Amino acid sequence: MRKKQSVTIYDVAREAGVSMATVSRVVNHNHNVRPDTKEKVLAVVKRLNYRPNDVARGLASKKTTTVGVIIPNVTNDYFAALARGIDDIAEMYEYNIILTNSDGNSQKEIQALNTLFSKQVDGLIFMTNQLSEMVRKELQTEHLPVVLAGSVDAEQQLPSVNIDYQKAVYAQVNQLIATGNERIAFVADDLELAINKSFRIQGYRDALAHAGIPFRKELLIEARDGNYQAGYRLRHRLVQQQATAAMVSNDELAAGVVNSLTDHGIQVPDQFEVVTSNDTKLTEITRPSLSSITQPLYDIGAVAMRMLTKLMDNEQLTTNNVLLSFGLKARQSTKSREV
Amino acid sequence: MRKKQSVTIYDVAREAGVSMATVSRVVNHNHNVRPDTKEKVLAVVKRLNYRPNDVARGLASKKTTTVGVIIPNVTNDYFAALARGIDDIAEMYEYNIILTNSDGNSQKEIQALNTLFSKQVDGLIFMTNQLSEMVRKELQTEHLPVVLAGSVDAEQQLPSVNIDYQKAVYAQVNQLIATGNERIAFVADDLELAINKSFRIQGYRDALAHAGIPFRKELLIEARDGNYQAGYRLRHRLVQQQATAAMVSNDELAAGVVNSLTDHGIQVPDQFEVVTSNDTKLTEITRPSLSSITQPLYDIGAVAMRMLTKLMDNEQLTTNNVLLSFGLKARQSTKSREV
DNA sequence: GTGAAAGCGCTAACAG
DNA sequence: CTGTTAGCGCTTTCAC
Repeated sequence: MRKKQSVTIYDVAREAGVSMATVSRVVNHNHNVRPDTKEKVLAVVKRLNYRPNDVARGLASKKTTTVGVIIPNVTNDYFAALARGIDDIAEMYEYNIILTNSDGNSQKEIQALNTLFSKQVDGLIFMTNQLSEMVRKELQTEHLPVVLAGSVDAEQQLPSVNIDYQKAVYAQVNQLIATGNERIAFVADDLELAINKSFRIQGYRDALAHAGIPFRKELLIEARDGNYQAGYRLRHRLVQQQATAAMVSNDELAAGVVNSLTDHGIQVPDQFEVVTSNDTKLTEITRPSLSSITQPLYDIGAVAMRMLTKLMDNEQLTTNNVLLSFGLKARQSTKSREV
Repeated sequence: MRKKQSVTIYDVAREAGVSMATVSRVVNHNHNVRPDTKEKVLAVVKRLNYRPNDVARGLASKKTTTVGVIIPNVTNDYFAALARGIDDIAEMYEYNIILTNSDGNSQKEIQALNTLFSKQVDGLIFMTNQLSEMVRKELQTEHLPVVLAGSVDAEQQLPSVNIDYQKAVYAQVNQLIATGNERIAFVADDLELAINKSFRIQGYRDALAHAGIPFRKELLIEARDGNYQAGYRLRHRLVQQQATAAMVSNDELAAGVVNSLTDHGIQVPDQFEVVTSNDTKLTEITRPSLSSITQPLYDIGAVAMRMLTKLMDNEQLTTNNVLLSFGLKARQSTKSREV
């Protein structure tokens, strides 16, 4: 066993001629220490290059100052943007983040939760496409602060930060209707996900209903996967359904749709309009660029983490389910450039 | 202080009628336990829903089974891809990852290192654009296993996983020369970074020299920043230098260059060829898509993590500085579609 | 304002 | 194969 820790609080105490308790106090910025004692200790701390051992601290205090972050995939721009917000705020409050990729697979999520519990994290930020019952149960039995970021909880039980997906899609689809589209496809990787089924599709239907356009099930298109390639493969089905526009639930998918259409001679937006949902950097990069619902990605993560710090301090949350505001940004993939 | 841990190893021992040591043994899969004793303990573990406290374990064993990962920015597709490889292998070896964003800022890197040291991580994966002397010193004084991923150490002292950037650029620039380009710009966010200065630019110069094309300093173009917008702003300088092609050191930058050129009527690749370096998903998404050096991003992270597990187990590394193989992928941003 | 002492929950010799 | 016994390095009452 390699000896990692050379200088301990005990060494500092001895060298400074005080007790461990006193060293602990100055290291923890406790007020009840006489200024000169404090300086004396600090001098020794510096001379010995003492660095407190957080593991021992954690065991004694039952706080690890680390929070678990479960993310479907860091490689996904949407979630990565949230993760950045989370980490920045965590750092601000002196927490560290243990990041775990789950692929949105509830088995892996549960697995991750358990190791995180073992690690005694002080709290949890949970990102997922779908909160499974098993996960919810796991979360409830362990009495640990949790907040969902960019992830809906149909039951609204857990604290969360999102935008109003239903209203956002409603507004966006309205735009599509305004430019004359009647056969508007709704495209998602998985239609059964709560965020789609209970929110986005509702918004989509609301917009159609509002315009008196009949809802057609055939226009709900499922890609099975959320990446660029999956989107690229959707052209046939879109054409087959004679859709003239698509509301896509994720940017990579939308990029695939646009490129596939364009590559095969279908002009976007003239012959086909497409709008997307996540406002990641991809939206600016594609050509035509993607008109999109805009959402404060970084802030969703940041606010979630801020809420978590409050929960960890046993403070009361003013709002349990925060909805940050969204917008609509018209880019080149739609006809109506003005919003 | 909320009491987090209800059932401890002591409770299990008492209930099972054995000693703590025995419980510890079965929980740690130690062989020296009689099968029936083991089952008896396991039954109690299950009944009481006992879960070992990793913090206590860490204090007693001096191993936390967590490694620190320093990343410039999770939001960067290149590093995010490595991070995914790192996390997967870490999970495979039962380690967790503490992820910290540094923005490639050495102040933040040092800050991060210190908190990671305090947390008693068992090892470190370091990703950075430039290994500063301060950081190197910090890394050396703390005698902790470290491996660099997708990050060069000019001194070749620290274990690392990369591709041969110099050869890759050499090969890629050769392609550009083969299609008749003589004024080839080299574009990077920061020309002084070791990876650019000591490797990529060398490869660039090698290729020029090999073809008897004089090197011109004016064709070394610095974007100051590595994002899409920065790339977009480069068009003027490229045109001003009468460049007919550009070897770009990062994909977002390259996407910006291509879009800016295209948006302003300069045809890519007919009037201007561009190649990029990182092989992120962006390369397929832009139109024209980006010809690029290909590199096994996920594997760079995965191999780095695998090396780290060996170091943490005090095993010897067969190679200290691993170079994974690269390739060249011709897409739409270059004339020569075949390689 | 400071010290003494008792753990936090677990691992790791060392016996037996 | 199993139990005993020290700690690991720090925080936290509780006295003084």
